[in-house]
Amino acid sequence: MPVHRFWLLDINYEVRNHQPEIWLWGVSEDGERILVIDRGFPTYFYVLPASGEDPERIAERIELARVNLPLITGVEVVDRRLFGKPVRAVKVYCLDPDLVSEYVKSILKIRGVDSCLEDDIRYSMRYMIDNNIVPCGWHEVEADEISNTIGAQVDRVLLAKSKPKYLPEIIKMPNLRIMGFSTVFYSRKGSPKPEINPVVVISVATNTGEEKQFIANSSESDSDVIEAFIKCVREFDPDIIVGFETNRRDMQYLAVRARKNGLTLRVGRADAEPHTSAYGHMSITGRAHIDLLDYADEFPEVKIKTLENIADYLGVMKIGERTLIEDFEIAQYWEDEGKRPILLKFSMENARCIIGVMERIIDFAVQLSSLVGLPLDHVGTAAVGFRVEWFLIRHAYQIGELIPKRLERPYAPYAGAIVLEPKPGVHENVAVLDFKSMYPSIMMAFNISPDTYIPPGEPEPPSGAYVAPEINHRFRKEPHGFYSEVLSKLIKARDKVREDLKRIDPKSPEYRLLDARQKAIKVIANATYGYAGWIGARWYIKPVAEAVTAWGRYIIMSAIKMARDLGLEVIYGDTDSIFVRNDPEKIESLSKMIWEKLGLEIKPDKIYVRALFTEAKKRYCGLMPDGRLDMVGLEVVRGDWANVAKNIQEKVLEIILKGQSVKKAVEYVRNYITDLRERKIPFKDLIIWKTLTKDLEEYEVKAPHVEAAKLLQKEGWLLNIGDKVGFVITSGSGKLYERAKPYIFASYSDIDIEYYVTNQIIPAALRILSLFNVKENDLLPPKSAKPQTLFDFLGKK
DNA sequence: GCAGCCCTATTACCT
DNA sequence: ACAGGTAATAGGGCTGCG
Repeated sequence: MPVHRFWLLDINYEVRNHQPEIWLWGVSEDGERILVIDRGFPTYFYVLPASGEDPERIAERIELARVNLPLITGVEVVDRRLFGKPVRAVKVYCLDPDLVSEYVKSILKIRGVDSCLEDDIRYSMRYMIDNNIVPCGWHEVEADEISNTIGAQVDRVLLAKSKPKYLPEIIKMPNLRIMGFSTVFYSRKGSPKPEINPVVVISVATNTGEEKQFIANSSESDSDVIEAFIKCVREFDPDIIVGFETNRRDMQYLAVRARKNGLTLRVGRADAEPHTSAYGHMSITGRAHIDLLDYADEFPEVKIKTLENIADYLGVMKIGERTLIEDFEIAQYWEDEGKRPILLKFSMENARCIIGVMERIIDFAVQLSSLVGLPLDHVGTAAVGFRVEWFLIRHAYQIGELIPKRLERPYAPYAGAIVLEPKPGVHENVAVLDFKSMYPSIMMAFNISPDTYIPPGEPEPPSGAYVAPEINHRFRKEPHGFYSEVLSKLIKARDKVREDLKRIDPKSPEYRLLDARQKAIKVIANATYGYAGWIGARWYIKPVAEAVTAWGRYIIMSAIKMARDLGLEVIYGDTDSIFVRNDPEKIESLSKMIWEKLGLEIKPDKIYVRALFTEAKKRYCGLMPDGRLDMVGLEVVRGDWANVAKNIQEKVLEIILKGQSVKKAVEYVRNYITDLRERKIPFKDLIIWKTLTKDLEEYEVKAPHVEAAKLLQKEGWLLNIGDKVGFVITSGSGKLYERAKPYIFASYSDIDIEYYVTNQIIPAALRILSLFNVKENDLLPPKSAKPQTLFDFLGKK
């Protein structure tokens, strides 16, 4: 029997005449694209007997019910665990995975049945979990080639004769063909609507350096563009198809446009259009469709998540070297034959950026996919909680733990971490001591887990219990809990990868992959506490989250006391960090003492040459040895302040912390205000960006960004939850929300400059300078220097 | 009618 | 649609004031 080795790119299943087949889309070692079909996998779910009911009797009743449920193929009683407690369950095998929910409904009516479990696990996920098949991993399968009757776009179709076997030791990636694309939709005014507005440009770039552009002949017909694009995809036959905002926008848009033109957007390897899949992802059978926007959250420094900003941040293409056209300008560039080439250039650059950003993300995406077990095209779209959960589910299967149902629960807040009151002012030589992965360490050290929790009234086991401070939740010391096991597995894996990294050439592809792997592991380990406190978690038990933070508070308070007892001055602290005057010897003793008494690691994370603390918590700035400023929480790092405020604050911090001159800082602010009043500051620096967090009608109060959004909507712009609204404050009378205008509708002469002076620049500067007794009046340039225009005057009245 | 106060809604940050 | 703790602004209601 021939053995085939392949890397798993995508998975789906098909059901014909109630017979399911798993389709595994892969790339073989020698670069062939293959489809492995596996017909031999049963679907199943569990039935839990009501308390006091005999599972054998339940199994018999289900057997009897098979007359009416002909697709049930078998019933067996099995031993499993649920939240660590042994349970005997009835495992019911069923032929057609698409009929499971129907069958569950019938079985729930059988006497003595309490509930069903794992009927909510998709067949393709079930297949991977039970057979330890790993997306983006190499596998070996015994299989025979069969004829490609389904017309799949692959080199070979194989019928599996064995279950594929995962080969964890192979970490290299096959050479994948990646295609990036970027679209231009044309609408004369407002957001383009797929029902009426055509796609006029599609630009394509590939990781092999090919570039293509399809341009509509007229604004009326886009069938040629779409047809050419489909042909292009089929010819290049990408493994990964990637774009920006494609889940929400392009895929559906193109599918609708295709239909309008009597076409089908047949871009998959099987005969189908893109279709909506889990987590709002648009799936393309046989390929991995990746929307780079899904990875934007990995870069919190990028406040406005546009392709150009992300490409700029990652060094793919600097903003300054780019052709940039904003959405509201597209129509005029398309309409004007003279300007159209600029639009085409812009679109092509977008496609290049997409490929460039993809190349910087792919390693992480691949590692995350193989770590948590979600297919490459799904893992980016899945929220953090679901990524953690799929990792847990794989582990649960291995230890015979049943997967609990996702329940609707009311929000139940609990106490979190401690934040110290900072000592305001400038401090020299400050060390920041951090606990190493505090919450995961706590969960492991005190065995905190849903399955080790001892509810009040239950006796303590002979092996003893850990009791959380303040709240007194108890957790049995033995055996190891679910979370504890998962976390130590993760941490051991990460330590091993980091050990391997030391022996590898940092420039090799292998190094990049392993580095991405250790990052993926870190992300999942660090998110586990948050998952445990999430009411949507399958493995949620409130005391678990509550106990973790309680121990966290106890530990940091103990550490602070020890530091003080050692004579270390504690300047500030937040959750798992303490800021002390840098005294390496004492810090060393403290670190030792904490390890001995608390069993946790703490070490200096960074040293500030000088640091400035405001009166407020979570807002400070440190000067690092290399001269850079570490600005935390202040306006300068916030996305919802105008650049004028952020620029000023950064400059003030620099002058204060490096130059140590309050006078120079004050002078700088005054000059800046003068420049602004003379309109020497770019218009763009006056835009304030705020996110819409709900539908416009849902807002209870009038707010500037909401009113600006309504103006945009009135002009035909579609706004979604999560969109950022860029607005400016214009002069006139009334509330701010009456004077906020979308920046695309305003010009410099509309601007209320004094708003920016009083409500942006002055507060941002005073946040720092008030520590040195500087007052608002000190920052305002002398009245004579202010050229009052008639307009300003009228605006004030 | 409005200044001053306080509370709430809203957003974005920190760890 | 991973957690709680926190700062900050703008809006809005209320009080008191010739």
